[in-house]
Amino acid sequence: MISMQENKELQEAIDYKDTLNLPRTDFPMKGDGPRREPEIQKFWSENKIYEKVLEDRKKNNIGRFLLHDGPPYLSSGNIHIGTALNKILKDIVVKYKTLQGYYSPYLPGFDCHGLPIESAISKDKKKNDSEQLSPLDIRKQCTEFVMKNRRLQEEKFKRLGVLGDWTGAYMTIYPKFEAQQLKLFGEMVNKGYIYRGLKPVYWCATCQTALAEAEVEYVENYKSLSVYVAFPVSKLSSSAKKLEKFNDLKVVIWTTTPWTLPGNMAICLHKDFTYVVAHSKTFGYLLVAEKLLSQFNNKISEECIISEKINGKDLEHSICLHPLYGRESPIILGEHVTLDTGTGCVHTAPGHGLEDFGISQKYKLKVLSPVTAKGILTDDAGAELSGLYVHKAGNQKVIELLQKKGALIKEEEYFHSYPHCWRSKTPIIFRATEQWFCSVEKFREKALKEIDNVKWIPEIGRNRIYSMVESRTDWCISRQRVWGVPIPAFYCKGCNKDHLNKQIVDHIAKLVEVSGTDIWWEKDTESLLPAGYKCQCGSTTFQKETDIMDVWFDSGSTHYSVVDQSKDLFDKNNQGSPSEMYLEGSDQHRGWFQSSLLTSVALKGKAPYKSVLTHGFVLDENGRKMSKSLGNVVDPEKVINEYGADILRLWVASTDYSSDMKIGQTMFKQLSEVYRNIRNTARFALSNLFDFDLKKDIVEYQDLWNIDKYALFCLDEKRLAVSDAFNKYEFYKYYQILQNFCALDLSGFYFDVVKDRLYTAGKKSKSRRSVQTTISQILNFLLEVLTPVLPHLAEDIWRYMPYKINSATSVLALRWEVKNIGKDSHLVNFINIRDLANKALEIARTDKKIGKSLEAKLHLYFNNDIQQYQTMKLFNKTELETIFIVSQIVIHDLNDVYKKGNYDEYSLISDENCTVVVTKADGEKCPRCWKYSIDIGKDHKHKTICLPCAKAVEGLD
RNA sequence: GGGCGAUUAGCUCAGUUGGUUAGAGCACACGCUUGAUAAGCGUGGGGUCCCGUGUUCGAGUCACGGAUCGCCCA
Repeated sequence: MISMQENKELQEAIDYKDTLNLPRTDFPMKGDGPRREPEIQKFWSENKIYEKVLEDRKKNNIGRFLLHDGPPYLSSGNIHIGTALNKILKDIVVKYKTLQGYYSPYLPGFDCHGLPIESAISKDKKKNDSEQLSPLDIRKQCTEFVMKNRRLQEEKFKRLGVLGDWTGAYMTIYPKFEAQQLKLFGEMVNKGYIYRGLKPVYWCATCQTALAEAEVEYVENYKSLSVYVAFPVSKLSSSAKKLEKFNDLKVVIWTTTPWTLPGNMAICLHKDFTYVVAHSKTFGYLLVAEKLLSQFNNKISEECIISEKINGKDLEHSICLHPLYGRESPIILGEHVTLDTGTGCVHTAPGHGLEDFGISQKYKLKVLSPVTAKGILTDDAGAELSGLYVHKAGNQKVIELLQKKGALIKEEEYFHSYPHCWRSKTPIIFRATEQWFCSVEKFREKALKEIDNVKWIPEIGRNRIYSMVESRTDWCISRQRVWGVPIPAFYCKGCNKDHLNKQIVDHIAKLVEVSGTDIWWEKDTESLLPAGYKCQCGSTTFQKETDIMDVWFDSGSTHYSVVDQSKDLFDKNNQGSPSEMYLEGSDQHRGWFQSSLLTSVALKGKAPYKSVLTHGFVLDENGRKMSKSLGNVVDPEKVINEYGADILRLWVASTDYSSDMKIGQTMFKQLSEVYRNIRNTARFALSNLFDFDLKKDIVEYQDLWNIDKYALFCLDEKRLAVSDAFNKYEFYKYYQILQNFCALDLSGFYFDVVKDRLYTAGKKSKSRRSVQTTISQILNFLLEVLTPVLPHLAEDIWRYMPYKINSATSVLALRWEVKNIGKDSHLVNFINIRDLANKALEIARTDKKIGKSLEAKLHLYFNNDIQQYQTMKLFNKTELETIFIVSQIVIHDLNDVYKKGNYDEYSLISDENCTVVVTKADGEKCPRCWKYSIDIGKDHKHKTICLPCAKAVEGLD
């Protein structure tokens, strides 16, 4: 039973609760991204927010910032987490630059040609029917495949919150694009950068076609015939003169493909290996690597005697003679020589192997490949070998001839894994064919110089691409495929001369611009040529090239075929490329960054980008590569369905992309917590501004409470730090700052301290408006910094704003403004005193002396830190009480020293500077503000509440 | 096999030119609050700074070697 009196008091407390200014908002605590984000995105697209903001920035900007989109590959309709990361990073940059006031359009693109797509189609076909598809059939199916994937990918990118000109997005199969690509190619032809040369490829003699790496299967335990062959030395280099004493010295090579010996052009040694001259009773003086000699002895069942040693590098430029033809075969040096098997002297046939080809370019060796498309040796291999199939009779005959010449040291069967054609299942051969190359040599120096004019983020990217460009050989742009842009060359049927020149290319480009590249396969050769075109030999009949361009040439041309052509969109000053930024994964140092650089330097003499930002790869939670077989693949779609796009975007911002990044459930749970804290911090701000009018209620800086000035001072620091992080693209720093700001500065301190003032002070009182003024600044800041990374959250907040900052319909139209908030630098950090006080209060709480800190009174003694004492003195008493959230506080004079027993203390704690004593708060608990006070009942009208509350209720404070 | 990079708390990150006892937030544990309430506050536990050797009075930091992971290449 409660008494009448108690009942009356209870009723009064309830009545007084109605006089409080408790927070009000409909802004939901939960983001519910999976459900609500699509709705926000619909709002953006229906109201053409991207277009409108861009239009505004076009008229009124602080400069252009063009982030040119590298086109993702359309081999699938799904997107990887890595692609999602890439798009989100781009979107963060574009949104940030736009907020700053840059004209920053984003035109997405899609990469459509290339082998993986063509393979996907052929594989699919292979299952259904075995009939050969015509090039046009394949191209038609590829087109459908690509268009479907584009639609799917586009939807997924949009769902990430990525805004841009999706309807205008470029595709590398658009006739307009292909035509421009061809024009760029034509310019390179015109400058003499494109030439025809030989290069070895995987070749299937059964299908009579070149194979890509992906079309090759390795068969284990394939039986080859391996041979040890002696090459007589005819001339020693000057550094190898000490070997002159050995008559009849021979270098011994080992190979598992005897049929490639007719193509031998050199013998490759390793510069760091030691070689020995070993004497064999049967074969005389032989040169082999020291570490392989015992193995070699076993093979020939003999103990050769070491007569001399020499370093590999000293043998460079010595000359051997080919045992079959007697032609010169020089000794060269290469890093690919190993000591696993053989002799450490590697038979080098540039026409029959990629490694051999690479090293032969360095030594400018001739490429010889005397093998037909059917795998038959030609006359160039000599009369005795001509007409033989390489894998069978060819091999046998070569061995037989070597035997005859006395060059065969040993022959044996050798089992190893050997590449086979995935379709015919027959062993492949390496065969050099005529292909088109871009001579990087001719503009390498310029390209290297340009690399140093680009800002690489992180800086290490510069070294990566520099060393690649520095050491790269000429760019083979031919592909023996049909899904791509044709190389528009012709061959005279009369004299077999090749025709590739600007006139032809420009002509084809015009045709392609109207009809697309299908026209190359649709029309007969003569109708593709300019009218009246003739060969010098007088012939007018030609054959058209069947090779297409390397797909890297497609995307590598976008600086010209997209950026330069879209002057209306990209640049009102007609400056076209270079773009301000390219942003891709670090694998693109070899890919897009390089192909773009090469074509741009070739065409324009300058890099296509001013800055290049690269990010690492996404790994699973344990730092492992994601793979289907490990079952550790993180699907961005699933993440979005479970957590929403903002969480994924927050992950992107939270992690340091300069190296590899980890992702997994632990992180998503953590990110959700951080998101929740940020969201609720914003919610607190919104809910306490429900009656705040930015125009009428704002309090001048000099009239703010000290603690509010302090909050603005912190805010200013955060603003600087966040800008710095964004400008350096260090988003993980932004994330740390944001998180600390929301959790520590706001939630943990300022909002906590300011709560009682907001709720209990008079509704229109200066003290409450002072907080609201400060919180509105904080909320504006949050809106600005949240927008690039968490646009859905920012838009959500924008909708629930109790006042309008401007008339914009979307938060995305905001501009970051340079704020001019006054600073009170004399407000030094007093947080450590508060920490000490909290510890003291916690002791009292653990001892069950207090619950709420308002039940306590604090006594502060300063021993020797005068500065802290003076800081405390800057605040008035009421303000100090709110800062420590206690009912009373006493700052003792500097010469006062606490003596135990001075009060009936609950707890006590000291550090070297300060002693905090906690005692029971004086007076009674005010039922309205819950603060303890000795002046309850002193107001004649409101007898049950404290004086400040009485004033507040009457609106007199 | 070669080139480049990464490695600090369960997770994400700080850690100045080498200089006290390596710091934050989140997570975790315990407590408080019930006027931010499917929220909020406080306190606390938690580290072989990947390993080893060296330089130095002193190393998370510098040098060398190695491990694991990743990217590119062969």
